[in-house]
Amino acid sequence: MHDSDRASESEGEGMAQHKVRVRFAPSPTGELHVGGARTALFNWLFARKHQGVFVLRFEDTDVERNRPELVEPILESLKWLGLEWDEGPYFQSQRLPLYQEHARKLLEEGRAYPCYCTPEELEAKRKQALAEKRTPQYDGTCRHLTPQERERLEAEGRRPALRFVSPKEGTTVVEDVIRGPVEFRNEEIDDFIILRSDGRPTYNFAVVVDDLTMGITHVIRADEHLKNTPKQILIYRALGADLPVFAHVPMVLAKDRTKLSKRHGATAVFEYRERGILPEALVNYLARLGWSYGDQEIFSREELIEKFSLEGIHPSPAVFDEEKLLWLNHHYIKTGDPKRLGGLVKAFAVQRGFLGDEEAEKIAEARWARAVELFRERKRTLVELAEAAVPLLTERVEYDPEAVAKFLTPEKTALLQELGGHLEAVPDAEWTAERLEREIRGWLAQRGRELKEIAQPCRVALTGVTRGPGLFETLELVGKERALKRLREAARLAASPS
RNA sequence: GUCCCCAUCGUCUAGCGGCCUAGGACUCCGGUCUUUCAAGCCGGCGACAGGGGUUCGAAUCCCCUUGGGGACGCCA
Repeated sequence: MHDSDRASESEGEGMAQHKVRVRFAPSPTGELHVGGARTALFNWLFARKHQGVFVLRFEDTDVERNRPELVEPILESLKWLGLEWDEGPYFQSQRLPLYQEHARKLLEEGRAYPCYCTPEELEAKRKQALAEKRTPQYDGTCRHLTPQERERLEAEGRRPALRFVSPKEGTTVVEDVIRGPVEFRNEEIDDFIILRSDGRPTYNFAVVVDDLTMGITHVIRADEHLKNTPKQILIYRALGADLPVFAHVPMVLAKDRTKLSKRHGATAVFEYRERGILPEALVNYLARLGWSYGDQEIFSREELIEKFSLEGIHPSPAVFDEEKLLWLNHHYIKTGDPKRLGGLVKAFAVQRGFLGDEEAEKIAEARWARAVELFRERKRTLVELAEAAVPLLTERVEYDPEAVAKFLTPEKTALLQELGGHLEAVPDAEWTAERLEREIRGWLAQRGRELKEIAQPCRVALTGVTRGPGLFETLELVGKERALKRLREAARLAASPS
């Protein structure tokens, strides 16, 4: 009598079975957070791997909590991550007749019945049960009403909700690809509501009707739905339908090992975008969170598609680690195309107010790209990159007082002055790191001095700080005119401590 | 309270009975390189939750305990 239907046949590869169809079904009640993004990613990867279809569906039957204005941001988050959907987005709110039709069928077949209990009555019973440390379950008050009793209740003006008739004996087994068989006793499943009194479906019912009518073959979703699955299986059976394959992916937890929420700081995909995280880094990180392929850490999108499998997903929950995300982000910053990154850095510089829009546009694309090349090994986010690049690309330098005090001594600034005078002779066109290195090393040799004597003073004069890229590269990027000016003015800077 | 899931370094993980005195990655700490800071390279610290079985042999299989998480709505 148990369920072994066909769920365990799972991912039969090679077999010319039905085309894989998966879905991501967020509810527009908040921004797309990293946990949801990972679920979407797994679905997307699975679809791409099997040349299947990735469906997007919004579960928006909860009119009170729904925020239609959040739909667009969720779509944008998915696009930013590169998770393009093939079908949809569908909206449950626009499919009400479909659910009602299926509900009517269940009602006619005696698999569902009207319930006249009010939400208030039910809430009171639930509270009482909890207070008495009993399991809150529907007590079946309306299960066996006579037609006369129903009439009387209708006459009172009560609008019934529809409850599913769930079996009181036996068990229902969820064959989960990630966890294996999970058994539930049917007595733990009460007669749950499938249609609210206003005709809107509840989650468990809408999901089944949708997954069924949309031809979903693999339900890949968050772990928190595992407990709902037996209910859904009962509905599938009542509707005479085959089961999809179920895969419940473990949750993403915060550092304190509880469910990720706003109080844990950044959780939304957008927040990471704003911090200067690259989408490929977040995708790589999320994929590797709870999924693995041997010892490999770095995956291109193509590799992920090639190597992804549901069997590779770990059953245990995983803690989101920002440090590792940053490490991956750094990796992609170090290896990405400087031109593309330069464009992004420019956008961040403007967005964060490091410089004005027009000012940013005046700076050549090649210089933004060059700035990326100089700083990419020392900055982990695009925002940090933008912040660091500005002093070399614009007039905006902030001098660190400590650095000035330490390195711009009268003796050093005199040297810098002299050096500036010497570099005057270098033609604009030859103002390159290579030429400058030759020039400066030669100049130092003549004076019997070493590079380390002027490197830091020079760096501080040029950029305001003690840390940064190589001196010659820095000089080059700052440009002749601006560099000489800063060398000249170093003395004055030191004199006026402000 | 009931039910469900989970359990290898701080974190992500490899491991699917012998290859394990447990491997990799992030973090941290040394060293190296060096014009600074990084990056790179080299090295180090660091785990099979506990107890019973099964087996010639258990991180791997079973049971119990403990711990953690989640779910118990006319929310999704």
